[in-house]
Amino acid sequence: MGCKFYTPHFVLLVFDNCEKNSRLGVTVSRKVGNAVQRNRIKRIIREFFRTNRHIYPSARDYSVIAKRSSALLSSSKIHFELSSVFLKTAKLND
RNA sequence: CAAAGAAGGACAGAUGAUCGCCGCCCACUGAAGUUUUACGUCAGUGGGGGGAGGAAAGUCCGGGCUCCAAAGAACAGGAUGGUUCCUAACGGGAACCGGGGGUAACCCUAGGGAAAGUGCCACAGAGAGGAGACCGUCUGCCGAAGUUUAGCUACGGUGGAUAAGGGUGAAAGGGUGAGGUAAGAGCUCACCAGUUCUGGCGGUGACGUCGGAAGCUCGGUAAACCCCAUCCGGAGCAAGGUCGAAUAGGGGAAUGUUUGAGGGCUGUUCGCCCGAAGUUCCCGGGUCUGGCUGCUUGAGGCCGUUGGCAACGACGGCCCUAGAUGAAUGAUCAUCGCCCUGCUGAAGGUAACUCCAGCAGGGAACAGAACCCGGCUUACGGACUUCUUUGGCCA
RNA sequence: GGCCCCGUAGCUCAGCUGGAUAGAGCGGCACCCUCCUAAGGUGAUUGUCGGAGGUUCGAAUCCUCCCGGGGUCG
Repeated sequence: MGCKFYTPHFVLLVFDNCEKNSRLGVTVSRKVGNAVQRNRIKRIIREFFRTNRHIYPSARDYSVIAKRSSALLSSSKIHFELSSVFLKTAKLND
């Protein structure tokens, strides 16, 4: 079963899967903001997932849910928050 | 110089580096397939080229396109509402007319009919629609007082006349003046406003203007019902077409076989069409929110000439400019550019002030195509050009 | 993407069509009752009627445009 991790602006769900690679799911609901803000957050999360493959274990499914307050964050803050929580998942599963 | 008004077009930072996203085209490699020197499909690598907006938004209107039969009629329902024009069409736009606002430039205007009919006009007020006598004004009679005597003045009661004045109200049934009267009144007259009918002139027209006659005056509300004129068939790309995959031939109900069940997705009716034996509905089960297509060349854009006051049209040339679908344009850094504020320096001017250079700090919005167009509305950044009005200062 | 619906007191709703007092229940407040609480009784309070503009003498109500929330589709 999956584990749940919380940060001030995001929720991360982690599951094991039977694929070779990790997969990412992103949920940004309409409460977060308008379409421009939602697309921006999704792009930044995808870029973090792509550029930081070395810090988290593979063969898992990750699902990131953005909370309502995340629309005002800068991209560096999103990277900082996500890297801290992804490193936590790696430690926990070791 | 300040404040303000109008119109207009263009923009929505640029370049480079690194890492990335989505289609298209070309080349190479590999895989499986077939009717095997070939074809397309899939995967990978490399290269080339393209990749959101003025509002893409709200979904408020109008169209194209698709299906409903080939889209027909009547009623219902809905929308619009000065005139002429523009347009594929519009509830959009342009010009003009009438009304209202502003010192002005200019702005606003759902602006047909209240004399076809019905309804409503709370509270207040006497009376809210062919009305009305509360106070008041005038007057007849009775009572009784004063002065003085057939009279006059004031008071009370009762009956009548009266829409001048007060008062109520958003609104009280034309306004001003004169005559008239017991007091008054369109009762009469003059002027003004308005109504109905009508004539001349100007305008395509809304209407304007100059007259005549009648009758004395007719309230408001139609974004109340309604009447009149014009327009509207319904649904929407989750339309529609096509290729599969999967599941099942299940249970229940209704109705019917030529005098025809049922269907053709709008509210009703008519009409029309399909339909020669099964059809329809409900329950249950299953499967991919399946692939392809529709899907981007269109009432397209730019430039020039030309008609028109303008909206817009005509002609000629050039160009092809996103097609995603759990939904593509991003992140970081550097440099330059733009705007604002402050300081310093220089120039011009009598002055208010303008302009240039440098430094520091800050700012750069609203917002993401989803079949495609034309509008409207809303959100929003700072610039630019032209014209105009008012006020101040200097000469 | 298309099509619909709803915003009224702290909460749930009526009033809107047909215009002139903004109301009902629950809640909260004060008082009474009780030794105290609950229950019960009495009283007062609570509203930019989602926002703006318009029509009208007058708008929660009629018209237009926005804002917010919700539903539905093969």
